[in-house]
Amino acid sequence: MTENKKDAMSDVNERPQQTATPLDAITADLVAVLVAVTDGYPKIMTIDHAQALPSGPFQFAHRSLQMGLRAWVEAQTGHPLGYVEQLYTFADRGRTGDPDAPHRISISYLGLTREEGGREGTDAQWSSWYDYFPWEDHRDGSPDMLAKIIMPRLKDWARAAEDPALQKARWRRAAISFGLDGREWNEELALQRYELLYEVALLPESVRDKGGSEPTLPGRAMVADHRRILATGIARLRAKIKYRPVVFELMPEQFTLLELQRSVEALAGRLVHKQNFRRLIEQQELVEETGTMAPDTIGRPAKLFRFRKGVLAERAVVGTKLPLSRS
Amino acid sequence: MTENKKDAMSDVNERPQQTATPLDAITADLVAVLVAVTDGYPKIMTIDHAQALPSGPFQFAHRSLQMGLRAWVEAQTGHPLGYVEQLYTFADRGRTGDPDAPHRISISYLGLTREEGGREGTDAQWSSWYDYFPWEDHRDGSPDMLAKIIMPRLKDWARAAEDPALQKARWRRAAISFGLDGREWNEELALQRYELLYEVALLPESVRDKGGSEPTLPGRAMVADHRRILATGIARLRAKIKYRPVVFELMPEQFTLLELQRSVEALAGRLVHKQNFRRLIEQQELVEETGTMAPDTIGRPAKLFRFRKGVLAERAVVGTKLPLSRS
DNA sequence: CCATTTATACTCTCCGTGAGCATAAGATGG
DNA sequence: CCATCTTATGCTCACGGAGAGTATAAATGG
Repeated sequence: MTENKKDAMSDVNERPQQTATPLDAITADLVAVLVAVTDGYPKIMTIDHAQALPSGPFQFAHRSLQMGLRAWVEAQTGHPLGYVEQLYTFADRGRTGDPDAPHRISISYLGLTREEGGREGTDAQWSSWYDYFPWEDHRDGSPDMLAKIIMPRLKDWARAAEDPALQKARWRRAAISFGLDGREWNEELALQRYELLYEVALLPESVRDKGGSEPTLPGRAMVADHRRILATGIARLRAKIKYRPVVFELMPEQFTLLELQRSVEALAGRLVHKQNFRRLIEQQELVEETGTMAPDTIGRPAKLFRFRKGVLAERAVVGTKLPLSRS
Repeated sequence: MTENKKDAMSDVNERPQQTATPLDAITADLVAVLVAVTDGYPKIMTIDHAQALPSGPFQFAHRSLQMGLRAWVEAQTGHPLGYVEQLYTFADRGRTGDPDAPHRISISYLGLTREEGGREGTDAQWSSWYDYFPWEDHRDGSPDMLAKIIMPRLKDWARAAEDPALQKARWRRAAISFGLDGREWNEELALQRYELLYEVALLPESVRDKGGSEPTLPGRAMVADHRRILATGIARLRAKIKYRPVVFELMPEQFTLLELQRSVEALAGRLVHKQNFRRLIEQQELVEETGTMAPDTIGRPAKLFRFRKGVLAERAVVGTKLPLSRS
């Protein structure tokens, strides 16, 4: 076996262009979408006046990608990194604001924690992710800007195509992404929506990267392609909370079922049927009562819960389900 | 806005260690898990005597990661790359067979195509993925090796832990991954199973990377961490066929429903309830009749189908469902 | 005592899904 | 022509999950 492998390895090296030349050396940035939920809002950790995600180059000293990421996040924000999962690796040129940039890839991760006491001296801060994606919060109904600004401009864009078939395809795509034309809003399509808006040049980034000067949408932009990475994280997390018990990582030690529900709603950007939510949580045996009641409540006091120990072990396999209501 | 961004950018550069030094330059390999289904088997494209996946370094000339990948795959195998999606980015040292290796990351992709006429002169060939993962094919029932070899050795491993709690946790993990102790086999856990076997040192790779000399399992190994990447691809594809219509990419222009079913079964490594399968396929309007019948059939002749045009456009959003039977 | 707010318990209905039965439409061999 | 084999196709049934609504309990502040 060992011989075979050696064989194969040397074969590989014999392939003329297979070996990387110094020219092909690149730098890889590690980027973190670090999420917490506080006061009913999904927050992300930002640096540089809330315009960038924690990030830094993957260095020789780092033993692994994750270790490197942890090092950077802790250095820049003082916040420890808990649960982490890889998101995506980006490398398209032209998304950095500089079209002639050399190869630089971004390996992005999603991290989940609890917001803790801020650190002084750093420029790190938590910001609601809806500051960057105001059209993504549907908890109080569809945001006005959707119908008033986004939809008309998408319509213009669709109509601007010459080919009628292309017009149709464009509108179709817009309608699916944004739940127009009577279609349902799908909170998991956050990335598709962002990409569409970028293409249609409704975002400051579009203008930065590709020129043009159309008025852009409300919603904060970020450095390089960080807002795209954030959108990727949001989409991933919204999908994941539905089939894997990851909300845990975002909750305090003890919590009421309503608090848990509010966290889920904050992430999903839409409301949940309360009774069904509780039914699901209970029948999946994800939580157990602590025996105490929540203090300082209005209305009937709520039991406090904690997550069952076993759940963490099963995380890789067990599913969670969430009753996202339609209305 | 532009000013703000400049601000932020220079801020970033002022952070002392933020800038990458030449030392931090790395090389990135692009690796493809290129899948086709032929003769009832899921095949992957391999090179180097079926011991490596098509791959090569991301070079300065490549305009994007995907373009680079396409270039390498076509150069090495002569086979064009169709549908492609990113899998994962690996970078752990110690998985390459050389513990002192410098930083080298692998950005892996899953590609789907149809097997076409082989090219001469290359070392490229299609191999069934079950050559590498014989324990993953459950179409004729659970493979013998599972009960006869894997299960006892996992039991030994669990018992080898000192702490009784750890023993339990180990066995639990093994049982979940492999569907032991009356649990159900879950075909999507291909990666977890591979990782477990690697940890337990039942694979040639384990021995290569970490020493030891226990007898290893049947099943072909690969160069570096390519078998792990393959496992990642299998797991991803098995999960994806259930909620997204990607089987298309693997089918010929026209096909019978049974052929479609056989392809799905080949990928999933388990059987499907025929009538329910057809019901699902039809009610989702993924296919349409061509009007012709399949030639050269045994038994009652089957209608030929093709995929509906629209489906490709909707691929990003529409779901597919598959009735994987339990028995 | 009443209005308000939240917690909880049930119920009802619809539909997706697993599973099995039955029948149709060809081929083949006696 | 019939029996049999093989695959295609149609239909029914039962169970369980999920969405949605109703009703009741337990606290607080006027």
